Amino acid sequence: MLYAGFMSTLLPPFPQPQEPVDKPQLLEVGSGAGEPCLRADAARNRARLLEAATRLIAEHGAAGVTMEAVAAEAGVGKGTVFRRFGDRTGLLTALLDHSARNLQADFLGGPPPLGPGAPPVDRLRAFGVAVLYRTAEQLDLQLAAQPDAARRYAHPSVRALRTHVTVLLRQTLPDADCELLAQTLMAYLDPALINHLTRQCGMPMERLEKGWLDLVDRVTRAET
Amino acid sequence: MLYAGFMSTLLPPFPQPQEPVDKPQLLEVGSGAGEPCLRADAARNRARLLEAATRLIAEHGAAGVTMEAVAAEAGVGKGTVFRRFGDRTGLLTALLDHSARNLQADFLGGPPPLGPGAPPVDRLRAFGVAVLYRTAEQLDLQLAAQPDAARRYAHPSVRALRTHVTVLLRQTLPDADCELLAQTLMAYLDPALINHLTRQCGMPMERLEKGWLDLVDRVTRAET
DNA sequence: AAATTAAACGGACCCCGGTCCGGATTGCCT
DNA sequence: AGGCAATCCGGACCGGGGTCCGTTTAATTT
Repeated sequence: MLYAGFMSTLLPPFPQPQEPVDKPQLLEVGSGAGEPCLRADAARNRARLLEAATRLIAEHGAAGVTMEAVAAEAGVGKGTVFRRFGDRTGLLTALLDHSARNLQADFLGGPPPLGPGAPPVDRLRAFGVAVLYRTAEQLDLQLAAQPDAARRYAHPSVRALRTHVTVLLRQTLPDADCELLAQTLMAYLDPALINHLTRQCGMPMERLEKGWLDLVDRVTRAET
Repeated sequence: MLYAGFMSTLLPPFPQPQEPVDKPQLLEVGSGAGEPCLRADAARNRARLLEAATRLIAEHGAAGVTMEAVAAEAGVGKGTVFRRFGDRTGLLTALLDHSARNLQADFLGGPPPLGPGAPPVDRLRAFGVAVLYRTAEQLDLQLAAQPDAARRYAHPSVRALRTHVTVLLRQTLPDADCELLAQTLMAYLDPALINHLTRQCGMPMERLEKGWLDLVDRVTRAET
């Protein structure tokens, strides 16, 4: 129910993929022309599939989202699911796309401290906290949507967040290897880690939050 | 060929699991009694399976290590593979166990700066570098052996390394949340990240190494 | 040595992710 | 309207991970 009911509104303005898959094109937001626009039946089926997946998650959890089940629930063939979303990860990612775009909009153009206007370090702090809680909310889905080891760090949505962190870092530490530091910071926000710490180790979110602020402090601290 | 030829020597003194799987019991090394000791046929088959897997990796890469293929190559039934190693991850982990034990022996009892005797921060630096290069050597296997998102951070071998980092950190930063900091440091050494940075981004190992040293500096730096 | 029991074996079986391709639709163009 | 090409659909098909259970075999006991 966390993700329920947002699909119904986003079909018309929610075209997407072309060749094999529809990648969540974070970053190029305002576009308006670059996208191929699906055929009518394809768009209809896409919407049905997302709704079906949402329903299945609500009923049986993320584990119940089997490609066949989604296809059946949506009343389409299995091949259609794969044509549209590429693979299971793609489908699950599409389910998260809505919230991902919101987050991105917030830190790209929203009010400070998350958005522009605040000092970079403050934005960094706010960013981490925002991601932390967003992830905790959708933990099961985020976990299930995680690609295999070889693609995890190359995944577009992760790259988008990391790029933002890199930019903020560079404004604070112009001489450091901000790409590596950004990877480190992002690693702290890995859904799998958050899952481990909260559910398997029983840490409260407040501790994770403090941990993030402390980490940002340490990483951005001037040399002694 | 990286991992070839070490199994032949470790069958007799390489007992292991009991119930469903054989977990790599890092940490409790000297034991000598705690282990159930396999039945003769089971031990023989275990050895055969590890050899078979090694052979398959050499020929077809880690992707070629299919449970059925290993079973066939070893001349046993598929069920036997699962009984012995639990799942694919377990089998692949067993293949890495040898090197994991070596590393652990080195930082628990080897010469400084990796082993005891050097200042904690120096040990930390050496530890990261050692893990970095060990991982790079076995990258394909390490990648393939990575468990799914829900178990990645709970995996015994990862825990063992992390515990060590936690201890070293605590000696340096008695008042910090060393568990979280250890997670952060370990995340930098994630095989999937190393794979991404070296193969997908084309970074040289020297840069990763510098990055580790820098990270340790920042994390362990006194407050300003 | 025979009997007993716990453990190991093996392969048939199930499920699911992913592929493929002949056939049906859609959107465009005349 | 009618025709055409591009796109999409759907379900049969494949391969691999993981499970199950009747059978076999190793260790132990008498």
